[in-house]
Amino acid sequence: MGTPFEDMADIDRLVHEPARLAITSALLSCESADFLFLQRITGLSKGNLSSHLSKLSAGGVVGIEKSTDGRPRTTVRLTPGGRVTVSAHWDRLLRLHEAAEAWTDPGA
Amino acid sequence: MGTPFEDMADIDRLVHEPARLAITSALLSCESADFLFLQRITGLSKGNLSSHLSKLSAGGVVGIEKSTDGRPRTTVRLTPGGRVTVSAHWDRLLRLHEAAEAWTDPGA
DNA sequence: CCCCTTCGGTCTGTATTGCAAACCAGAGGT
DNA sequence: ACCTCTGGTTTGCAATACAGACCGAAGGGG
Repeated sequence: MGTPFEDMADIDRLVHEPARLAITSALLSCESADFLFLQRITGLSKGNLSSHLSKLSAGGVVGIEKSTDGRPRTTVRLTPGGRVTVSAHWDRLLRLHEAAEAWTDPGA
Repeated sequence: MGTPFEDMADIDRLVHEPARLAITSALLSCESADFLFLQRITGLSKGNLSSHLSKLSAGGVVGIEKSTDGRPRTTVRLTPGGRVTVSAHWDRLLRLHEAAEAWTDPGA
C-alpha cells in the first residue's frame, strides 16, 4: 500500500551499499572467488574488502572458507539464501524504478 | 577498461543512498514538491528528511525555496543538472546489472 | 487579551558506517 | 639468520543516518 518511494527508502543496506553490491554481483556470476580475485575485479583496498566480507558473512549472505594449505587462502561464495537475496535486490530495484516512473499522487 | 564491479563500487553515494533515491525519484515524477508531501510519500522522519534535503541541495541536485508567505513553506525541485544526475544513475544501475550478468573473467 | 495547541521545519546527540593505513604471520630467497 | 613478498586482519578516524528535542509563527478558546 506504500508508495514506491517508501519502499525505496526501506531498501536493505547490507547489499545495496556500492562496494557490497559489487562483491555480491560478482559472486552471482562467479559462483566462488578468492580474496585477491575479488580485490582485483572490485578495485577495493584490502582492508575495505575484508570488512565488507565480514559484514556480508555476518549477514549470512556469503560463506567464507579459510584454508591454510600452503599459503593462506580465503574463498568466498554466496550462500543459497544470499543468492536469492542478491538477485531479489536487483529485481526490486528494477521494479521500483518502473513503479516510480508510473506513479501519480493518489491523493491529488 | 574496468570491470562492471569496479564501476559499481564507484557509484555516487549522494543519490544512491536509499532515502535520497526515494526523494529524487519522487521529484523525477513530481516536478516540484513541498516538505510535507515528500515526508508523506517517503515515510521519512522530519529530521531525517531535512538532513537529506540539505545534502542534496549542497550537492546541487535539488533546489530549495523557502517562502514565508502565510505559514512557512519549503518547496523542493530537481535542478536541471540534478534531473540528469538522477536519471543517469538509474540508467547506470540497469546497465551495470546487465554487464555484470554477462561478465566473464577476461584473465581466466 | 492571553494561553495553548498545531503546523512546519531545523538542530543536537548518538550509534553505525566506510575507508585506508598500520600491523601481523607464514613461506621463500640469499 | 635476515629480508621480503604474499595474504590478509585489526585499529583509528571522519562521515553518515537517524530520531527526538527544540523552536517560531498562526490560529482557536476562555
